[in-house]
Amino acid sequence: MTSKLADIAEYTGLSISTVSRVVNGHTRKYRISDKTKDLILSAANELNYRPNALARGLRLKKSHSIGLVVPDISNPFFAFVTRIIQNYAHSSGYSLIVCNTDESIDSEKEQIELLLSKGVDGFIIMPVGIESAHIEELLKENYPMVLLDRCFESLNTNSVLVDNYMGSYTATEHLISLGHRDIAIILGLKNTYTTNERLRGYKKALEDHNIIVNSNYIVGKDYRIENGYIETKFLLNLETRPSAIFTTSDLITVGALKAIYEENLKISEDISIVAFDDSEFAPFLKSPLTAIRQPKEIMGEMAVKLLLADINSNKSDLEKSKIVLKPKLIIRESVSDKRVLAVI
Amino acid sequence: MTSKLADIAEYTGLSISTVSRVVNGHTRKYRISDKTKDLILSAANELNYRPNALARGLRLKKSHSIGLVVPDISNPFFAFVTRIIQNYAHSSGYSLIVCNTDESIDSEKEQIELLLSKGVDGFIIMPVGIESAHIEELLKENYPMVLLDRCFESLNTNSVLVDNYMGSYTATEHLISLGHRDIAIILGLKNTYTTNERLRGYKKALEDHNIIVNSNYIVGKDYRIENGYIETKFLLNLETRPSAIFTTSDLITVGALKAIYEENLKISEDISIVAFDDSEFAPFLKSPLTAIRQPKEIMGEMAVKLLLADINSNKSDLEKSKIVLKPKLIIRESVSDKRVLAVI
DNA sequence: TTAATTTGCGCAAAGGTTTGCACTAATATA
DNA sequence: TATATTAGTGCAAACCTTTGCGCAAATTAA
Repeated sequence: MTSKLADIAEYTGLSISTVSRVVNGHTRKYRISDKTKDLILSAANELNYRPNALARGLRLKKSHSIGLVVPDISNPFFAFVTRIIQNYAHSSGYSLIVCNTDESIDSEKEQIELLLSKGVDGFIIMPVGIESAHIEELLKENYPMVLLDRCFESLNTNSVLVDNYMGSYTATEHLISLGHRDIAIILGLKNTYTTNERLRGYKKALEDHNIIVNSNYIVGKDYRIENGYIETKFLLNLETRPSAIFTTSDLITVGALKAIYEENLKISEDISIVAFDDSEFAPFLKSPLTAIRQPKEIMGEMAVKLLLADINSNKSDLEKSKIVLKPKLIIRESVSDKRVLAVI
Repeated sequence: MTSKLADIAEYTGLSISTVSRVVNGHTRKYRISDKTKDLILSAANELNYRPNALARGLRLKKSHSIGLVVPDISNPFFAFVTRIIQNYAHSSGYSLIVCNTDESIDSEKEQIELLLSKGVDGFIIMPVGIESAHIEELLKENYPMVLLDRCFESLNTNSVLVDNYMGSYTATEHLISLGHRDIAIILGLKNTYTTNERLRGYKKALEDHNIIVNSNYIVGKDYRIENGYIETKFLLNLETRPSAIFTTSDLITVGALKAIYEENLKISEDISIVAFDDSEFAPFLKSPLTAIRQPKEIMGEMAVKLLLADINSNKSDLEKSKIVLKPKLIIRESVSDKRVLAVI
């Protein structure tokens, strides 16, 4: 059976105050004698004392837990980042309350409200992104928070991001450099910062190489496998089929692969692919995937580091950090070199 | 700014008790007049009232959160199950505190202790499995709990499992049926229920077909990619190389693939593979993977359902449910048919 | 020996909720 | 008219901690 401070106090004949101070290691500050300290400590051990975090949190207005809100924890990218965050948070003395929004803005609002109720000391949010009022609220109340992977242009928040524009530009330019001109992009959730940036990079790369952007080639509306599948089907059945597709997430890629093989096409030979997000499986696919790799470890660690700094700062200093990480193009074999054909 | 019951009481001129009863919907039971109710509700709205879950939890001895302890949340299998659990728990009014143990038994003990401190109403644990005393403790104290994916033979707990023995037997027999006789297995964490069961299924299948088990072919010690890589390297360099490898987890499989391609071998042609755990990417691999698929959705949902039942039961009834789900063999192309060669 | 200081610890309030019990005013019953 | 019910609220304790302040005993200084 677990006991409380009062039990130890009774057992040792000392007061609750003294017991509290000892179990919290404040013996120096309050000048508790070594004798008393040892007595209490062994009693605590004997009686199997376990602090009640609820009571402590109530009194201290500090719960030592942080709220993580993530769009889809089964997405490999988010799953990995979550693990990093959990590890790092734990080793800093914080627990993680994990909330999955399934990319629903209503769910996001509700979950944040819930986390607020639970008295989390701060938030790491990978927002859905189509609405920001509730986030702004948090900001106004000075809740420690960092936005991860996605942010809002209009909001001055702590955030750690990947340079989506550059990643997208690089991927697109890679295709162009290999002779592709009919390049499609399958986007994730509409009207979000991330999607906008990725689209911007794609368009800019095309423009910089004097390729006219074809609006038929810009498709997609969310990050699920189905979206990748449907849009790829659509693209493959266009009268002028693109020679390359840029899939902007892990799961979209899976859907695209499914559609491509269903149509009995060969990757690279018949259709080229570049993916945003590099999977563990990418090197071993039928056609090893050329992909944009995001620095996941760093993203997770950085987010926690920033959040802890925010939690431990006094609220008055308004310095927010916006950290932008560089993604990296990993070249494998899913893109054909069309220049060769031209030359020969 | 968020307010508390006392603020609403002051604002409306009513007592804290009444406010509490109204915001909790106990107006019938306590016969609060509609007038009072409306007054309080609109005041609550106006003052932006948010219940303090810490205080409530303290008073009620109920936190409406459940502790999830998982070995590695970045493993696709666990990530997926976690998502299901989170969704289902949330829709039942519970939050999830997620703890990652990285397969460390010490971490597991520590995290459980932490969750106990936080006053979780119950546990869903995917235990490391090499030690059970701390779990037994929980059981003795009648904490609501369900073990997921892995259990202990010696402990009578709620648990939802996959029939590892059968999955393993099926996989092995599939290989045998296609003419393989030199079959290796790469196991996960040693001395755990899951590993023991998988090994047992493997051995039994061999024995049932009069194939002598070769201890050189039984390798592996944990679930990481590195383990898969190292052990596969080892197997491939044996003087009598196995013709097939049974990899017992997603991540082990990734490691195995890496090793195989590094040795410039072709899957199926040079070496066959069957995997435990079916990945989204499995169909699109260079050699589409024949795999044992676990019913992940059901596992997650069932675990929550069992836990909630346990939480809501009175502690005296000791009925524990042990639910064993059947895995399924998904045949693709990573196994060669050696019978054909023999016949021709 | 007396006064001043230090040592070692306890009192009690505070943090926000919930709920059994009691209390007042209004209404119904006799 | 006097009494019993009922409707509608409030009091205060309890959940478990933490911590500013204060107090007695022990020690030191004068």
